[in-house]
Amino acid sequence: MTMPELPEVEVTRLSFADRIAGATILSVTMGKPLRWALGCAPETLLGRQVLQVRRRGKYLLLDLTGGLLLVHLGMSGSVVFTDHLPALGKHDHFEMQTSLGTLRLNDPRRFGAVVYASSESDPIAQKLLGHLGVEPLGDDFEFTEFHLALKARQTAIKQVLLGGEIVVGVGNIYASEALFLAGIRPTVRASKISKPRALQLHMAIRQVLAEAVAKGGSTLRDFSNANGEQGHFQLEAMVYDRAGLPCRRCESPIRRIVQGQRSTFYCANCQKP
DNA sequence: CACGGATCCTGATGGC
DNA sequence: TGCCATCAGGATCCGT
Repeated sequence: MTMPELPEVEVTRLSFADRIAGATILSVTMGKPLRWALGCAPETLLGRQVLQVRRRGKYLLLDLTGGLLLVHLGMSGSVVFTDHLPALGKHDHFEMQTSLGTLRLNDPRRFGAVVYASSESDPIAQKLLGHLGVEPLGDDFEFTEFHLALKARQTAIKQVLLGGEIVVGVGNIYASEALFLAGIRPTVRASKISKPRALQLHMAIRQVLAEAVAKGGSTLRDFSNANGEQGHFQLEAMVYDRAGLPCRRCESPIRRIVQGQRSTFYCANCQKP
């Protein structure tokens, strides 16, 4: 299964944004219900143009004439945009034929969603996007502000990163990876992190995400972009999914713990409490 | 009100 | 075509 985090979503966006820009929507087909309803009659979309594709956190935003589509890949979703597609499969739950190709969302677990909003100020868009933290790869991700925000949180730093209210896009894989790079134990209370260590973390988050984007996204098993090309971050994970294996830096066994019902991986020697 | 837990879904995996 | 329990997880919702 794929676990799309920010890099996977960005890689997906880059793989079709230029090709779909300017396309006119010709038909819309829905499969089984996704996490949220589309929020409009499919016919509402016909005849509209796809102006551009942006990304906010883990959402793809397809700007249309007179509205936008928010596309989320959940944890098992993938998007393809191409001319020649086989008949709809059992896990294809959204398809949009356009004048420039067909966009299709395949999502076995249906945690993903395609939601229509009339604008970004539309209540549904506000509900999904309004609370999101800053973009980690943008200029808004400033260290001073980051450190200040950490100071206010009493939860374990891993949980705070996953929460997405301070900085978006850091999911379960990259949270473990970034904390390893920063040498910080995932269980440390965010408020207890010193300024120098917060700076390490700030840099680590940017580094690990930028590197994953550059390399085409991570692949646990089957992530591929909208052209069907696979990523290869998995070959380079320092701690994620390496429980019991020797740390790549010091050879101590990597530990696995559960935080918020999710696996966390860390090196007890390299990452200090 | 900040925090922690439950919840949605289905395929892969492993034990027997 | 063996069966069954467990696990994976993004993000919202809800209870404390």
